[in-house]
Amino acid sequence: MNARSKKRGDKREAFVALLHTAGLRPTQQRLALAKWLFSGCPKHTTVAEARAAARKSHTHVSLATIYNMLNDFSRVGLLRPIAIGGEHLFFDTNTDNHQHLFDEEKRCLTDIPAALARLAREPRIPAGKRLTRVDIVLHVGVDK
Amino acid sequence: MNARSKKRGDKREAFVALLHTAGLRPTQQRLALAKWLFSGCPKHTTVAEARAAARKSHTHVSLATIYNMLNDFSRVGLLRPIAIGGEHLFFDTNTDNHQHLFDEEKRCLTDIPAALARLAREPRIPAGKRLTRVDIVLHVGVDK
DNA sequence: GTAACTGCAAAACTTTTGCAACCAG
DNA sequence: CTGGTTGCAAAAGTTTTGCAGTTAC
Repeated sequence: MNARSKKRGDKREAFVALLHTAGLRPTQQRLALAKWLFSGCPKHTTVAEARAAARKSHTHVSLATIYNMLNDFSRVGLLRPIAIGGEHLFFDTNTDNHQHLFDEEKRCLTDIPAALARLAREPRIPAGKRLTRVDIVLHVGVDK
Repeated sequence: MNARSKKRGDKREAFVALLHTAGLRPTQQRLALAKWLFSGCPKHTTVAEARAAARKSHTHVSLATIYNMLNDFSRVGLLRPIAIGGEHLFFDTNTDNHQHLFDEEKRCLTDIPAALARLAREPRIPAGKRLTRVDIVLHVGVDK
């Protein structure tokens, strides 16, 4: 299991560090998921998609573990769960402050920088409460 | 269509008319649901809540019919489905343009008039698409 | 070693469907 | 009548759980 391959050793180390910092033990399955999630462009993934990705990789991952991992990653702040309409949950690899554009035709999400989708005014919050997040989703359909 | 002003039947007639206008046959179950949904203050309900309400009324309604009705009502525009985070679907009796405040502690929704939660600027939409809806959810938690 | 994690399958839920019986028009 | 609706139960789908075996440290 611990063949010291020099090829992608440093990259692997980065993911090990990422998981370690998040307080998650860097297991094979978690490493494979983290690698897929956090390499390349940011993703808005689903359970099904993560499972498909796991299958394409060599690492065997059971469905229960997909759920465990996505939930664990979300809990420690590596992912951000987003529900759109009645659709299933997406998991966003971008946990920064930003908003979303949802294409109703393709049923896919795109990021919108927070600066481009701001509220016109500071919202009034009930006494004893504090604003924990502002979720903005722009739904777009085919132009007719 | 023929909303006759009679003291008693007035209210029932209104719901019959409501359903009829929406293109839904005003059955007992649908009338009972419509009455509960659209009497009194606007609601953000769930399948479970609608079922509980049905049980408290005299009208027998099966679970499948709850689903059918909520989906049918949504399809014809009497309700508006809203998904918050990973939570289950809410059905909003207010289909006007407005936004929401979600209390993460009580897990309940409150309406925010559209005028009080507007975007600071007109969003840029990809070519060939048009903006179909803007969903804004302010999440609030306990102040600490 | 041992505590955390995974795989597997079963359980717990949620939502949809098929069809006989029912009811509004 | 007659076709849309409902109730029931079963199916389909999703997410969680329990536990033996495995793995990271």
